[in-house]
Amino acid sequence: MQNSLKNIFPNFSTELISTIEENGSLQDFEAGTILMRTGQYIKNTVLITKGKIKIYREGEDGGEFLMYYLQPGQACAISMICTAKSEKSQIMAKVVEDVSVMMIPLQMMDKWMMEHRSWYEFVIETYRSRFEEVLEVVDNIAFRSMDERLEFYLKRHSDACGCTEVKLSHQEIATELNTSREVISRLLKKMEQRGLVKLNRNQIELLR
Amino acid sequence: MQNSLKNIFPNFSTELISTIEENGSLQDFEAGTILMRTGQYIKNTVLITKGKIKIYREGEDGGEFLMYYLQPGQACAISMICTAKSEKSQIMAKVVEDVSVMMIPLQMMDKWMMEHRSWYEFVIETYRSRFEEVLEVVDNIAFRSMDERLEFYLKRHSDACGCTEVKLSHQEIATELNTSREVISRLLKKMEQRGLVKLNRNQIELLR
DNA sequence: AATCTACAGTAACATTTATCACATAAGGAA
DNA sequence: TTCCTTATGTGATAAATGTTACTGTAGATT
Repeated sequence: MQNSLKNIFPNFSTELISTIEENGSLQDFEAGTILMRTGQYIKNTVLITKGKIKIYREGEDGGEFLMYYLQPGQACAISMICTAKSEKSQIMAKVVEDVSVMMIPLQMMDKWMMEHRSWYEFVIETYRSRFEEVLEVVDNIAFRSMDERLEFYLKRHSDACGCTEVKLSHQEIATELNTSREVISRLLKKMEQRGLVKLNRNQIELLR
Repeated sequence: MQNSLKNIFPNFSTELISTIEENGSLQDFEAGTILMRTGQYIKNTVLITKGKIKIYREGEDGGEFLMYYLQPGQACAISMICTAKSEKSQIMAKVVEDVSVMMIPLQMMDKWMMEHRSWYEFVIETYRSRFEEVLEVVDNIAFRSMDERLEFYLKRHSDACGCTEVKLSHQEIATELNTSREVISRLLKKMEQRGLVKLNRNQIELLR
């Protein structure tokens, strides 16, 4: 195939690519699918080859706090961390743009660490980058106020989708920041007055 | 030695223990020492054999937000994650109870992953448990209010020191929760009224 | 003892965020 | 069109947290 694993994971060795193709199973999921729920047992390591996934931390009261995005070429760190023990997932993963994912049985995860240097490096780098991302999340909620967090949220969304239009309702944004719709509406209005965004129904246009 | 590495890291193989003793250097640091600063380059993987360390995330304004404790038998995940690349530290580590740490050159980290199964498992388990701990931190600041966070803070402190007296000033607690001293004083007073603690100068006694 | 300093208590007020109530508007369905 | 549902705007108010200012007090220092 043209859009092959090798293009999406350029650092993987040729042998590793073959091994993945032999042992993994490529599956498609539509936007909206919950790929993994909090508390579920993890049976596969997940590599994203197409589309986008959002990773959430769920609160007891049903809150869905957005942690970060997963994109093609990346892997779910949680699904790697919960290795042989088949631990429970601490997070919820939702497809936000139709995805193709390579599902790799967990026992391969460990095996390949020893056999494929490029897999080892990928896993370590995945740990590192996800850990850093979570630390950035901590920064945001520990040190910043809601208006700054909202700006960060919008910027990240725009980076992820590669566009300047955010097609989300105020309610959806509020849920992902664990606040209320009114707060988001008001803060967005202030941002519009400052010339940072243009507000339309179900769409926020980023101006700078 | 009696209080040997083998006792502190019971899952390490005998060969691994010898290798660590050959390549690592055991160093002592007094309470109060900053073992690692945000932005510093990491040159060693750190194993704790005695004492206690607190890991903080630093804010731009000088805030010191407490993430978690490190205790004997544990390792600094950040110092493992920043492998060969010798990345900058994203955290600050402060000794809170005189420690002995085994400093292991970063290149060993990678090497041993291939050569020692018990090292590999220790590293993976370190990633997993630290990741989970950070996720719990996110929970706390994303979903809980300051009074609940304070109770959690006190409980964690008491777990870490194995005692029911918290010998910290209100100001120190406030700094680690990134709030102000007055807020902590108020909340502690309310907790005292609810019969949860007894307040003394420089000491908070946990009653339940 | 007199003084100093860090810590703690607390009132008053400001600010931020949450909640409630309701109005209006946009877009789809009938 | 008219009706209906969902999204948004906004005022009023409450609650939580942050800030300022001042008091008292315990313990150390002189």
